[in-house]
Amino acid sequence: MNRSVARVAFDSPLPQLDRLFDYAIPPELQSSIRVGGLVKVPFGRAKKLQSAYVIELLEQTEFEGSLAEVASIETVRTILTDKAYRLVRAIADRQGVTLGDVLRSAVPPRAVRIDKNWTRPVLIPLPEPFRAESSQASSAGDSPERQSNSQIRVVTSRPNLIEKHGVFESAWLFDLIESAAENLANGASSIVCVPDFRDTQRFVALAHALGLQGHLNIYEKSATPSEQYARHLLALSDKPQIVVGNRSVLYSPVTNLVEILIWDDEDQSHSDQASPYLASREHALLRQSLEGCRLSFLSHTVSVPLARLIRLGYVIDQSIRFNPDLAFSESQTRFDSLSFATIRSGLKSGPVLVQVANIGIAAGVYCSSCSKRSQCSKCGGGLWLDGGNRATCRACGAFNLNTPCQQCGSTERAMGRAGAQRTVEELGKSFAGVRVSESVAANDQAEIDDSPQIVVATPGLAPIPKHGYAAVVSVDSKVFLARDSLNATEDALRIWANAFALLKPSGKGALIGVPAQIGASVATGNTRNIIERELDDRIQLAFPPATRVLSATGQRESLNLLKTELAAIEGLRILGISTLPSQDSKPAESRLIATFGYQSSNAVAATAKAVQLKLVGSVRVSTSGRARRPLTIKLDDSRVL
DNA sequence: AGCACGCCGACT
DNA sequence: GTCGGCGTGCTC
Repeated sequence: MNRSVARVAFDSPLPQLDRLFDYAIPPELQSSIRVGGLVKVPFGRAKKLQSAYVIELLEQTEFEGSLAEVASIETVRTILTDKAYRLVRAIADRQGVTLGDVLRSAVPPRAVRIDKNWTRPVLIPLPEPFRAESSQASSAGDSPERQSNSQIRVVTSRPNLIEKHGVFESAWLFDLIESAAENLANGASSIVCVPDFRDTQRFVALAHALGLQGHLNIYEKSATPSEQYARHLLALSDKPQIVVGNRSVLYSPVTNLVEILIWDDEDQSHSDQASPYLASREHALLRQSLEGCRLSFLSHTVSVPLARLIRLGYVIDQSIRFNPDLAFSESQTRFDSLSFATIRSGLKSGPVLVQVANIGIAAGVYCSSCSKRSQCSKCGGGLWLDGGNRATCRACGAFNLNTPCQQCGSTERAMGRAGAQRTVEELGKSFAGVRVSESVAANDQAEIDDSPQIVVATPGLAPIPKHGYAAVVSVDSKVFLARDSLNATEDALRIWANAFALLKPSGKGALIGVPAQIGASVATGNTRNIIERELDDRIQLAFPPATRVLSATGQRESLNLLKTELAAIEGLRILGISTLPSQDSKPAESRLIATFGYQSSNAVAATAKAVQLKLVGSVRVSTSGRARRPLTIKLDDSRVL
């Protein structure tokens, strides 16, 4: 067979280039060209040659004109496997973005030195407790459903730090690593996807403690370009491995992948803030449907989107009650008798965690004379007091050191609810002689010892004592429940569970200031009914995850075109077009928001791309003539509702 | 993107 | 008459 035509794709974000192009392969290159490799080709009127991925080799082209020739071969290595290409294509089609947009995240740029010097990785034996013949069914992997037809499951991990193999760690980390190790014992690879780098570090540390470090492929955001390319090649090798990292690991082209494990799917860090705006959960579901591997969602509470998929029968429910030892109070006082009693008794045996909602000194600033919430002089956003006692705008970050009250002109201010730093000061007074420290983003404590002390932390940033906390007290419950987002309740349950999971097995938790119904559900490990009610509400309102969301930002006329095109799609509901506050000297922009059913996904994504294509070149930077994207269309942006 | 083509105003 | 501004369109 004479494969003399190469069909290639370009790594370009431009909608007009999201097509495949055919090139003739000169005879001398025909024996070495490979699908999945990179070639250099002439393109358009550009003087420089362009890199392109070889997607397919053909005998002849359907292209009417005459073909240009492949100029050279950049690498014969298959760096974009057929599976990976199909996944990238599917993601682009689902999210209404271009292949190039997704390709950039999926394949790192070729690092020449790594590419040339790459050697096959050495296979090393598993440490004794994890070998196939002696491996016990793990806690997360011993259920019969594991062998059944459905390959997607939701597992809730037990609370507390526990001891296994002589190591203390969170139960969920053992669940993840044991599943992955069991797969290694069977000669297969897994992807472990966690929200952020701190989780990755804990997973890696545990792997070291268990002697599994030689089987890891770590995806860290801080990796240099050549490290990124090296881990890409390692994933492509036939070595059984555990690929671990944040949401970007889901692109890893792992050979012999049998299972994807996702920790805490509803954590905000699982949502992509850039194109293609795909959250880990949906990414993994899409990849699972293409590869047919197992997919396991682990968490302490079941997310609303997964509850929906369980209801639909698409996902197997292996969740259990999350039931640490805890009490609650309905108190309006931030530190009530329950919180003091829990802290005091905890301090008898070890460290105590106090979970708060905000960093800094005060969550809000108010006028002393008229009580109006102080506003930013630049943008009108609400002010708060940061760690340096500076009035700072929540919206734009500007300091407002002496801004008078908008209502009465007074410059006297009063503080609102205490942030982490003032909480530290307050607790220091109440518990004289006890060490009180703060752990928030800017002041991240990596490790603390097991001695009695109080740690004040915002969600997800608490340091982890070797044996766990003797007590965990979550104050500010009402703030978490009242957050201005669709999933405030769901998030609150998740945030609390993740904090109480840091208890040592004998530790006690307290949830302060919750409505009785929610408090009782949390204390009895019965939060699932709240999640189911949330799901009912979202279905009723036709909000995510019952529907998907489209948001588009751009100029009115572009939005009107989009609106017209979208109108034809059945089940799509336009929630409105609003004018955004104009920034600097840019022309005013507007935003359109719409919801649509999952069955309309293809139509909506295709329309989004078609409109982008139609508008190509319509908006250019007046001075340089450079084209700007006339519309920014996001499907499933988590922040718009 | 990157580059050329082409259709209008002010210039040796 | 034509030089060059940038709006338009195409790339196997």
